[in-house]
Amino acid sequence: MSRLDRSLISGLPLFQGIAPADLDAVMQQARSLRVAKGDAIFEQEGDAHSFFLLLDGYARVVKTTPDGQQVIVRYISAGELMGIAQALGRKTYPANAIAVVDCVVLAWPGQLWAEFAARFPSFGTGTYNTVGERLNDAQTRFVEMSTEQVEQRVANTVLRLANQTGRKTEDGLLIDFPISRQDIAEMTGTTLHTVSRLLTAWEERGLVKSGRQRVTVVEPHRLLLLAEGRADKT
Amino acid sequence: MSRLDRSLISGLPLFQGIAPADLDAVMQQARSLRVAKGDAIFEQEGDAHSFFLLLDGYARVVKTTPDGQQVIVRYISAGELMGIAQALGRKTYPANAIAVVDCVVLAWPGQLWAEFAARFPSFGTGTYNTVGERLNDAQTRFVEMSTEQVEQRVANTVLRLANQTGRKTEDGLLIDFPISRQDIAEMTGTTLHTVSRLLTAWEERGLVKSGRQRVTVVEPHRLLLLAEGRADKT
DNA sequence: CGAAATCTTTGCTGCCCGGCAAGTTGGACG
DNA sequence: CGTCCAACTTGCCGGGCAGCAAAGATTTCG
Repeated sequence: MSRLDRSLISGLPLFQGIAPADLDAVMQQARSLRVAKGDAIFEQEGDAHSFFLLLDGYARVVKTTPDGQQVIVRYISAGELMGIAQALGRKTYPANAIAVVDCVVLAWPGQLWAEFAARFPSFGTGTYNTVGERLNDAQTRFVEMSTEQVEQRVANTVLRLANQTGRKTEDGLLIDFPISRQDIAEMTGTTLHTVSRLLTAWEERGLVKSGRQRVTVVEPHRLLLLAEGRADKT
Repeated sequence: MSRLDRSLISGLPLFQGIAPADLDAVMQQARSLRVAKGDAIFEQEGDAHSFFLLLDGYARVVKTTPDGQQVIVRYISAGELMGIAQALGRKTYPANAIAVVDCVVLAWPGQLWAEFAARFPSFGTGTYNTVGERLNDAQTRFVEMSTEQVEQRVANTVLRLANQTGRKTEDGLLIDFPISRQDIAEMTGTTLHTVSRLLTAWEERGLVKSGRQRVTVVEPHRLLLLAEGRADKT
């Protein structure tokens, strides 16, 4: 356990302005977990015993409906908190969290959340800012679902992923983790067939390049025009 | 201003366990507003100078898209906080809030929120529980939009409204404020035409009674079956 | 009390996109 | 290096629901 050094978290905005000694105390109470690609970090309806910080990798937050359909609520990148049910007075996790690649995660017992928030005000406000962004994000996507056609929604989603996690390559912005047509479909409320058709159409027009579990945005600007519904039929 | 008595808020869960003297102090810093039906309480993108408590009436939270389409994010009932941008570190309101009937609202300057939360822990946690519910709600509706057909979504929405604000009448549960077909359409991502067709179909089957800006749920149980997608073609 | 404004109903047309089916490709793994 | 499987592509069909149009019902207001 002594391997958990404060340098793992000292660079994160969430922990800015906290004294090194306090950071050490925080780290001493953390467990570190390796989660293999495809495994769950926490589970929907499960007792919210802990909250988590994703140190490395990417995770996917998924809701499953009673009849077994899956909806991807969001992707989590390294440095973000997840499973913060306690901060919102919840007793259970609202969704599943799945490692998209091999991940490293820190976990703290749930009751520590209130203690951290009280001792380190910036930690509390930082968390709530994150919650605010997620609420905003959820509502934005609800508005999109209500008002936009499938092509615009998929374009918006691909652009968001590329901007959040994109890695510069010679072709353009590559989404940094494996993502299938099915995954994109589950984020946008459509089917993998339709996503596949859209991506090939876009590829023919030079907007993106894509392959097996891989999407690269080549022309963000023109894709954005599409996302905004101003169809240029080039 | 001395008319603002603490009894206006002393019954609310949010203010439980706060000493009467403190409640008086809280009330002294509040402004009370009457808002006429149809008028705005705060506006999307507007500077978030205040946060609000709806004392009486109902309000509708609406997002407007760049091209002018409207989406109803939620309805607020008496006793609920609204416009709590400060609690989430936002500088502007994320949506419009419109009085659905004549309303009475208390307003406090935004910077007081942090002060209240610090002085009255139950106020802080109460707010965040509300935020948690709203986040959960937003995600639930996103999942519904992704996975359900229009009829199920409308059924779910009508049931939610009836359960949250329903008033018992001899016919059944009456939604307590004026709500048009257009409003329901803007909550469910469909058109007023489709909502109208659904309501007439349901009325023929005895599930609801409805009229101009009025909806009564007659048979919640059978409507729930519909909402869950188990079509009984009675 | 009459007329305008708003809300609602209903028919018709058409098309977006989901569902199905079948074939192809690319990686993983022994 | 060959086999297997998951991921992807593509054509076809049809239904759910939006869009348009027009008439009917209810409320409001001069």
